[in-house]
Amino acid sequence: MADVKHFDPDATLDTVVRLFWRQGVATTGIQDVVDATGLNRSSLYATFGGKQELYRAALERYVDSRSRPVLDRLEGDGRGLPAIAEFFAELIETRCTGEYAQWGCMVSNAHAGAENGDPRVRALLDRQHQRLRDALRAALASAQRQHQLADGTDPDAAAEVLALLAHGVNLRSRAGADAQQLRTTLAAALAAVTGAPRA
Amino acid sequence: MADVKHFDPDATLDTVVRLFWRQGVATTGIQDVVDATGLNRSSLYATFGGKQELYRAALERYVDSRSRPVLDRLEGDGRGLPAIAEFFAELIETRCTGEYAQWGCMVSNAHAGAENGDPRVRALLDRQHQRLRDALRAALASAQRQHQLADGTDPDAAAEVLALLAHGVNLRSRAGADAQQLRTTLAAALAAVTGAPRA
DNA sequence: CCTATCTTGGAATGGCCGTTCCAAGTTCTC
DNA sequence: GAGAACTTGGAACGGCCATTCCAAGATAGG
Repeated sequence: MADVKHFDPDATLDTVVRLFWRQGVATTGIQDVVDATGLNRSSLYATFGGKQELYRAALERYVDSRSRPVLDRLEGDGRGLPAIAEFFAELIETRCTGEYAQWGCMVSNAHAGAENGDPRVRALLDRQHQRLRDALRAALASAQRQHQLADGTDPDAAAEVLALLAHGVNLRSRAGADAQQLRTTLAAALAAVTGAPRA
Repeated sequence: MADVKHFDPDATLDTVVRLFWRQGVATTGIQDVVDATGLNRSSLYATFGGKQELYRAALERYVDSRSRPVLDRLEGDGRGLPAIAEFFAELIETRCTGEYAQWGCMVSNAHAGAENGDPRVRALLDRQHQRLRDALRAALASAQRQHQLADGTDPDAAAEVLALLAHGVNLRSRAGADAQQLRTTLAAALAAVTGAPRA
């Protein structure tokens, strides 16, 4: 019939992502969403449901468009250490520029905040958490198969360490190291846990 | 005169700490504080000021009573690696039990959340962030002075890696590793970055 | 063109927010 | 024990919260 919206839901969701990303769910009002998107309350509720559902949709979109692709690429890359190095390089690059530098990672923020209360949100966060570990495990298994790890290095243990480090990079902290220091720091860490030859 | 309160402000603040710790500042109402402490609004406002000041006082108390002592001990411990190992052991022990296991670290939560908006809160967080790095740097410098580091290991770089790892441990994440796995993970990481002999 | 169906604008809803105010109660000084 | 200084209880405040409702507008089928 006449189910033609006067706006693009996808573009709107992108705007909403940025809003929740920056401010979290608790400190963002529907009025903020209305102002940012230029939409009417009715259209918002008719299209997305309530505030919590809107947040969930935004978080899902963030993950699908920004977090998961990087992990999928890591997991599918069979080169071993070069893949891991590239992953961390890209991680640092993105995390130190643009919105990430100011707002941190939306997933990490959500994990630390109250958005956590919603079980469906928590499930989404846990899933993403697990994806990171799986991708690193797979990459380190590849590395071992290609004899890139020092003898006696446990790839799974190394993956856990790297997962912890990746989470550290995701943290929003103004006093944090700049990109260059982060690069050398992580390069050192990567070399250490994989058993690269020492100077 | 007659400035005798009918309650213990310190005990009250402890209750408030737990409240803000668990829920963050945005999702905690003054009514929640009233209910949890049993106090009246008037007494709260007369004693602590508004909500934001109450949160700041609670965060400060959390840092002073829970975070800083551990770091001070690390910084003052001249033993080098044993001090660092003990620090991480204690970190894991506390982070995997009690309120920490469910609520994460209040400082990390604050860093990720909107409490961040208040410049005075952010200053407090940054100070604590810096304390961790300083303490680790001092401990690793001690380690190097006592020739506990492998040749070619840069103590400052190692400190940065360990700081990143410590932050990772602080994260609140249900899907995270259990205490035992965290212990072996961090033991491996510590050995790797300090250059312990390999298996 | 008429009508059924959906979207849109914008006001209205009840409830909770942080904060304030004031009368009543309590404690100390003189 | 009179009175000043302060705390306490509890109601009251305006404002913003998420959500709902309904009339007006737009779009399609027949």
